[in-house]
Amino acid sequence: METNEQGTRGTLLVIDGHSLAFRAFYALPAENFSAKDGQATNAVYGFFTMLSQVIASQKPDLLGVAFDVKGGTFRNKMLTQYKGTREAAPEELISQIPLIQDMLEAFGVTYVTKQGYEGDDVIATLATMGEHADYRTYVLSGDRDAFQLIDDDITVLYPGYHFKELKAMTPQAVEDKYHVTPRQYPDLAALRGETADNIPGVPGVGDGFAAKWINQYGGLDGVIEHADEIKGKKGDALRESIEQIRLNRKVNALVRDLDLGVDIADLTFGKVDPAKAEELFNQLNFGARIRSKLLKTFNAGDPGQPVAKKASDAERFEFEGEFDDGSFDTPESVRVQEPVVDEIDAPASLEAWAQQHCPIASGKSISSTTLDVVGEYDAQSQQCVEAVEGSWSLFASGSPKPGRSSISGLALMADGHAVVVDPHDEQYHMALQRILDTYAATLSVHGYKEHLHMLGAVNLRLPMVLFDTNLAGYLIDPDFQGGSLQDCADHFLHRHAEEVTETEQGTLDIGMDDERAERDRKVVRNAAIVSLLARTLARQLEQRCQYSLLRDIELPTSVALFHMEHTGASVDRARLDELLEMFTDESNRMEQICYEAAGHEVNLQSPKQLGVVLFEEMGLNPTKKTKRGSYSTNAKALTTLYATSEEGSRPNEFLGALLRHREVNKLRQIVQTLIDAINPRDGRIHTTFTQTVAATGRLSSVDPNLQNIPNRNATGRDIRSAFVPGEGFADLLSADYSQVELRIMADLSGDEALIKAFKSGADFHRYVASMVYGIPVDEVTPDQRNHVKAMSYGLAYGLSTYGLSQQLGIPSKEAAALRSRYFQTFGKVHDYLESLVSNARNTGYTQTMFGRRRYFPALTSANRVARDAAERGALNAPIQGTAADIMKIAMIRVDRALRDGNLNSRIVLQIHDELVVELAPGEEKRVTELVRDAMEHAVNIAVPLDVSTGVGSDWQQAAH
DNA sequence: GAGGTAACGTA
DNA sequence: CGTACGTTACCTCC
Repeated sequence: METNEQGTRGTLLVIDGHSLAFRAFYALPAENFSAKDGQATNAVYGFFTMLSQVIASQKPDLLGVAFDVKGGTFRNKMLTQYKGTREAAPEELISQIPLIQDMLEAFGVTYVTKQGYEGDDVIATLATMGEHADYRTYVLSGDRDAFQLIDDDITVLYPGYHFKELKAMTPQAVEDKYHVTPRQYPDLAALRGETADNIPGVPGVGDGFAAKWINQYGGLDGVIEHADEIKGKKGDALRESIEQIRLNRKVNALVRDLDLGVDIADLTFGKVDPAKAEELFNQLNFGARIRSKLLKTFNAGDPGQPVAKKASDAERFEFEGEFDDGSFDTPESVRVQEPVVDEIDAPASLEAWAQQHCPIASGKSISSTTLDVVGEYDAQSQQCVEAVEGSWSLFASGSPKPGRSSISGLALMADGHAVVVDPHDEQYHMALQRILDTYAATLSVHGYKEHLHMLGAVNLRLPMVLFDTNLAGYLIDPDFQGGSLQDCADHFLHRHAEEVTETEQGTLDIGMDDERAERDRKVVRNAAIVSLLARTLARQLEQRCQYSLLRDIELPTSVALFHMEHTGASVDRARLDELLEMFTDESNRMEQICYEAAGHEVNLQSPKQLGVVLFEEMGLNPTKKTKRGSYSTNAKALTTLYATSEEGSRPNEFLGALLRHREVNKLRQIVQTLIDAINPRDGRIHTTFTQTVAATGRLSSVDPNLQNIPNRNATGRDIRSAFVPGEGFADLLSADYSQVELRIMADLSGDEALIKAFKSGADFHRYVASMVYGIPVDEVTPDQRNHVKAMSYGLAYGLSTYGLSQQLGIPSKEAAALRSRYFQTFGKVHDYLESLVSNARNTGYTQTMFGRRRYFPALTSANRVARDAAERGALNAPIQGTAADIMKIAMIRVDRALRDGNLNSRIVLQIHDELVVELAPGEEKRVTELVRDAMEHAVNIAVPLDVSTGVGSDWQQAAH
């Protein structure tokens, strides 16, 4: 068997050259892509962008590209109208094919044609060659004729509406979609016909009937044989089409044994001819960006050419002394342990396997501790390396999307042994559940929350685990983006993991043993990688005394988030529809006013086109400078223009309507995404809270983002009225922290004046203003309160006096005076903020109250802009991060208290400092108190945490 | 088709 | 020349 250096089977990628070139040509406007001589280059450009992407993601060992060749094929002789309606490819495309082929040659990629045959036959032959040489073969083609090639070793990558979404067509995927085997697919195609190729099928017969007949009679021959038995119009039509069908079937059979004059060994690639590539790049007018992208991709295909270490990585190691840049050494020789894969043939043997291999938590287990009191960061409780060393791992593949999660594969690995369990085979569920209940406390996974969703799809519960490599990686380097196991293994182990290719998995088919074996091998391998990664990351966590962050904050937060995501937020569909109509109407009206004022139509959503109207046609003076070429047309710039334009003038009308259009169109868009996000199964919106994205420790919300629902002005706030309690629930409770970040600053700085301000119980900003200006509280003017409030909030962002003056519309001098007075009053706050930056400069990182770190290598950068930005980040991270830690603790407490108290109310949303709870009937009083208590006492600091709550029949009503 | 940018919503 | 996010729509690429 052919293997690569990782001990896995080699892969061959076969490309349908014409299909890719066609797609590229029609996707990209030809007028935007041309060489100096006028030669169109859009297809060349698109072809290589897409090919580059597929190579980067598939990482094939071998590559072959097939093309059609001029002149008829044997098919035309059989079927004269073959491809008759297909419009001849335009000259603009035809002329680019040789350029594509030249480029492939320059990149050292083999392309193949065969006179008298089609590209499809070449593809079929190449794929068959790959199969015989025992390569895992992928065929990239948008032509469904290729489906007949699919078997355990050959997969067709079929582009979807977006090219990027390649669907891996396996035997199972074909059966799920067409209800016939890949081998039978040409039979189905013959009956159905193929309009694109001008091949008529049986009139009135589509995929459904064709599949039904094929399954009934075993194949096309059987269908023809029993044609007399088929009743009705479709039977008549079938009988009349027999000759056509026979012909169709002959024509759509691909030739798999052509003599192509190439050997499998010729399909290696990656030896780029730099001179030839350079010449072609110049000829085609290709710019620097596409050049380097392509050179990188195609050079990477050469195993002899090591990928250069990134410059940024090199820079990170320049620092010396105490400065810790967050990087760490990993032995170059780390290897994934290849486990012994044990065969399981019954639930009892699965349980026996677990008893033999899975570790039982020791008496002094450090997992699943409850978080009763977290006030002090307990550096002593760090003992995770040993536990993780002895842990086992589990890896599930599937989709963790809340509300529509699924699971496709499952592997367990313990003690050097692995088993694969079909998660859809219900006879194993009881045994699996017992194993999870018994051994979760010693388990490592990658993505606990995601596993809760995937296992939950088949009603399996996963109790609190020992370790999560995704969360651990995030704690070690929160700036690292990329949550997949692959990314983490690359980043933390400097090696490549393997992903299980996602396909829509239905029930597993017996008789597809090899296909299943391939997928099984991947889940097993991933479980092994989790195991290795856990050991590496546990050492890092312990070194940094961060294990309690994982155990007491992040892992329990995952549980609370899982509950929230699973529950979803209930919305009033009718209300959303009503809002959508309102916003759409007004948006359209404003648009018309704009067109009239401008004298012509203009795309109001194009800053570029707006710039032309405003600054050229109307001759307005651009107020805001430009970042990159064009003049700014953002709301601030437009408002300034509006204010200075003559009332009633055309520009004035245009600007007024444009501003309103911006506002209302944005709201329309927000409402539309909410409507689109409603889950048809339960009518609720299930967001995903990402726990490992925000570098400060905050959560974020995606698909859709429910953390940016408008709240600042009345029009937008109305959208909140569409968030309502669901069926069987009475009201919504909203509970939010007041000025958490300032309170944290007061506590951490120990500033007596600020602490006193908070303890006073008076209007905080008014009180602070009175202290800053040295006047009685009741003499503070609204302006003074406002200025001081802006100053207070700006503190944690590293706001400059310039920024403050801009925000308040006051001279810089006044802003500077305010700042100086402020810091005179709250001297320790000033010192504290300074210390945050200087500590970070010394140690390389900042730390929250609970030990969450963030690294700032740019603090020592020679680039002033980068350095200043890092300083502001270092100022903000521990404050924003501590607030995030506190909210996480509060959420854990609320979620647990609700469950422990047998209450039906549940958290549905978190918006950084606010929780939204769906109140069950009769629970309002108890739950309000419970939530308030959990939030107020999440942590014990020198300043009381203040929580304000409100209850109402929708989110807007619950505001307080 | 893919990637970057401008704009704008939240805390 | 204020931190942290996510989404949409437009534009460029040659």
